[in-house]
Amino acid sequence: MWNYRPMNKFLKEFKDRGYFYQCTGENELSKLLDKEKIKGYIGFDCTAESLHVGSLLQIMCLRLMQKHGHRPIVLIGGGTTRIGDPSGKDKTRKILTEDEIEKNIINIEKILKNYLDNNDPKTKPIFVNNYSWLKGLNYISFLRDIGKHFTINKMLTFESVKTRLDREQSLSYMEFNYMILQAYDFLELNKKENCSLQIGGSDQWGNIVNGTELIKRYSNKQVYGLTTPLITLASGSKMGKTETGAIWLDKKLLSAYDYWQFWRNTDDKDVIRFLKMFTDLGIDEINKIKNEDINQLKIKLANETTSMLHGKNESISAEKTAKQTFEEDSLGENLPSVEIQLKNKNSNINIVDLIILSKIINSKSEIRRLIKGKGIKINNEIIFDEKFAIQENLFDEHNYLKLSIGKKRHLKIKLI
RNA sequence: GGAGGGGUACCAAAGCGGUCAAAUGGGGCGGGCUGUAAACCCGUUGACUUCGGUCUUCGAAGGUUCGAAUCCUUCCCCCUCCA
Repeated sequence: MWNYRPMNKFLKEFKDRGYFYQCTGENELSKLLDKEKIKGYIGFDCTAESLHVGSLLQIMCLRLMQKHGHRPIVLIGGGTTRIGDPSGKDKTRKILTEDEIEKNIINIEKILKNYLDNNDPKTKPIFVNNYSWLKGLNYISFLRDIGKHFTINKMLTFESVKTRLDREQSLSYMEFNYMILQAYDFLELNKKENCSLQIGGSDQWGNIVNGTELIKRYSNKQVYGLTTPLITLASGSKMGKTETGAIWLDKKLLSAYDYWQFWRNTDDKDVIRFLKMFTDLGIDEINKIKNEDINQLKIKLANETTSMLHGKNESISAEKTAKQTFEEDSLGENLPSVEIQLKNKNSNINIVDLIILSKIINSKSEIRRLIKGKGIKINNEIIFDEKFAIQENLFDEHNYLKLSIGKKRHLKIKLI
């Protein structure tokens, strides 16, 4: 098989960085991208108040579009959120109130804007909310115009449907319709914005194909779909959730230092892959440095990802704090801090109560267990006694005390 | 609609009248080794505790019993086979 024309640059980089999983009509898409600057969209759910690293790959895709002169459309699923995605089987997800949804949307848009370039009018992101067209849908005309293009026969063959039916798990009519609504979103964006590409996670493949086919039938226009792989860590687990909680892309929910730490703790086997996926470093550059000291590369990964989200200064200070904390055993200046209040300075409080008061752990048994296992340190000294009394002199001149839980979690406790 | 099987801690899965806060595995957490890695090893994994114990948990509610995750009744939910 001869490749007569080189692959489009955007597509090539998309693949080189590991974003590529599947594509409809790859050659045609490549040609189209060579020929003109297009608009492509990615949908974001707004059930949560914010985005976490699980969405970072999609965000990187939007950035890559911009880098190559294409214009990203961010679709916020305000309409679908109102229905409540039923895919979480056992627990009926609570239906969010209008206010909550509005708040979520505003916050999620803010995060996305932070990642995208808003200056170049040619590639400036377009934000849309599918509620704006879904809310007014007329059932009868929707069935006639859109529904007629879908056959149940075909819909039943989709993986998402098939697995549910095979397992005889109930699949509600609402959920069954979800794919039609998403296909309709694509059609709407194609009509309104001439959007000709949808990108999504590999689990969206069926929905995306439905969209391209609907547009083909409805408007007789060729559009494309592109999916990204599901990112798993070398350990096999899904990316995004850690012991301490979700890795939010949000200053309010996760400090720059903790974000930095998340990346610093990347598995060796994931470092190069993540450098390609989640940083702006060129592929050539990454290939050049890939045999350098692994820990330096992890620091680089942490710096790049953190400055992209929190800014250069925050990243530098996170690195410095990490250095102070892990290499010098000192009190890193930007270590997350918790303020506690005591009635008077000599309240004769013990270690367990101090930690409870700081709300870092809310089970005394767990704290006792940690102490038994040598997992609690104050100012780098292991605490052996759960009745260890907190003396005033443990706090430094700024009223700070360093509390360590395990090897990785270090915090400042400030007495106020 | 008929006939069975089952709901146990974060998950999977044992237990089937007392020795059960509940085996085992996975996951999590802590420690060791290291490089803030992986692998491996050890410990731990309901809450509170004056460390003696106390309290709450085995789908839900009642009941039998000195005593129930285990037996009975009703209810809810899942699964398998047949129609």
